[in-house]
Amino acid sequence: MPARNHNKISNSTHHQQPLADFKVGVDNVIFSVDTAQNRLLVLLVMRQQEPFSNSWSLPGTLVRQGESLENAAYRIMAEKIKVNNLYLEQLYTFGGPHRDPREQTNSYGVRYLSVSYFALVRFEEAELIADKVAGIAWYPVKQIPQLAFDHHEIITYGHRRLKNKLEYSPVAFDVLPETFTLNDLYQLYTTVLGENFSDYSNFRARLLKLGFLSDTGIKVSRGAGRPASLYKFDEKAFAPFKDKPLVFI
Amino acid sequence: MPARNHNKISNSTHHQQPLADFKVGVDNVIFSVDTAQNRLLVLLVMRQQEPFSNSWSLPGTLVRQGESLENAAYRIMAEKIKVNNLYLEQLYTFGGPHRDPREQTNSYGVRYLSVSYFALVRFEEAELIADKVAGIAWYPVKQIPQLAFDHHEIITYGHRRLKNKLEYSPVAFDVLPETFTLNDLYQLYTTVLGENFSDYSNFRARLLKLGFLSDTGIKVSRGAGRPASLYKFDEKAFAPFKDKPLVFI
DNA sequence: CCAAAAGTGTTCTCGATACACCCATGG
DNA sequence: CCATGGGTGTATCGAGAACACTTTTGG
Repeated sequence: MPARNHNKISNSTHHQQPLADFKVGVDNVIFSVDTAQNRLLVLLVMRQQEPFSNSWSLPGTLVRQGESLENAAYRIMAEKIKVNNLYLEQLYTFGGPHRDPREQTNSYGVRYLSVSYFALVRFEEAELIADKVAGIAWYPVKQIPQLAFDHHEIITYGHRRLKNKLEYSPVAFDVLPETFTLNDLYQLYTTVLGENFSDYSNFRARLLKLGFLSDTGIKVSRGAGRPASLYKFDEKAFAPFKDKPLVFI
Repeated sequence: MPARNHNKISNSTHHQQPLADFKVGVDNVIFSVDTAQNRLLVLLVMRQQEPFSNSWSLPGTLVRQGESLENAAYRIMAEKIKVNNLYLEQLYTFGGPHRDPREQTNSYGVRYLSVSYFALVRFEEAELIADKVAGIAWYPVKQIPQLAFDHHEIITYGHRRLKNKLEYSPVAFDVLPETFTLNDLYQLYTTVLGENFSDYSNFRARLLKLGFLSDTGIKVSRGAGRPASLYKFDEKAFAPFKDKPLVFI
């Protein structure tokens, strides 16, 4: 979406075109990680209305009077899913004309603009809210079906952002249980970033050296093998790293 | 285009608030670097209308019928400034209710939302378009006056983005002359990132090793001292670095 | 000749990578 | 006792920081 070297900018000092009227939609790219199956998932809903009725799409809504963009994004979450922890941030705004088929029917009418948000939730605790008619499901990012509008593009954009966030900020801890093993953390990273982002023992060493993971001393056994220590994310110890780039990976 | 898919499950349960109607504004944070004086500059314009008449503000406009967000951003550029090269990308969308005083006068009326764009232009070639009444000027980022709306916040956000862009991508070359000395490049970096981001000789060594700067062989003298080589940015040689993070700094 | 700017080289440290190896548990 | 997963240690390589040094110009 960046534009490089646009050499010609057409000057338009001619008389004023009328302003466009907008409805503003918010669409959420909601990710979760199924660590058991090592899959990165996106939440999709089945549209019940035109346009694109019976297509899968991102959960979205139109912004209401008195409602902020962010609140609209939270409202979507609340309507689709029950979670205790989540990470949410704005992604990008898509707003060219004629991207919504509804605009063509009444060509001088209202425009539709979409502000997309990106969210990360904990898969194990996320409870989908299925009403009687509407379909709602987690889809592996590798197997996204045809989507309404340009939602595929939005997911691609969101996925890129998720990878960056994971590498540069401690979002992972917003989405892990209070205590977790280093392997849980490692699985999360490999699932999102791909198999070959780092060796486990190096990952482990790097993170422990940083000093914001505290060992609770509690051990958990998962089948065979040596029991693993449960760790906690220590917010205070992390403080010095805030705003500093490149903490992870 | 995006989707206002309101799947309203909530339709039956909650009573539906009316949707908000929006005008959509685009505001540009336009940066340039005055290498002669080592200053990072932002373009500001004096507002001629209410609200915030006679306040400095970011150059902006309202989106017209049939116009894309990006085109609106380019139109602002064209109205305020003449340049041959620029870098432009979307920044963030600010859209809380009541961020624009116009909303309060007619409280159930239209909302104002701002999609901000971030631009970088070449200071030496940028020609400001001053119409008879409107004030327009470059301000050093260190000396921004009181601004209309939440424009100060937008600039802060844009400045952060600019720093990241410089570090991780070759925006600098969009804004340097076709050929430039390594010192020109270095000055640009120090001005934006701060004095202590790197030693000159290390900066130089790192960049040359990457191999996408080609020496034209031409030398330029600037007063006393050994003449400097003019370099070119070699787009083809840069290709392998595309999408790879962390190329610079 | 000398100051100033451009450009080169050297040393040191630290982090990333790739492993090999030890430890504790369940079956 | 051995397979399995958890955890520790070590050798190597290269990138980055600091800084001394050389080269080429103008005055």
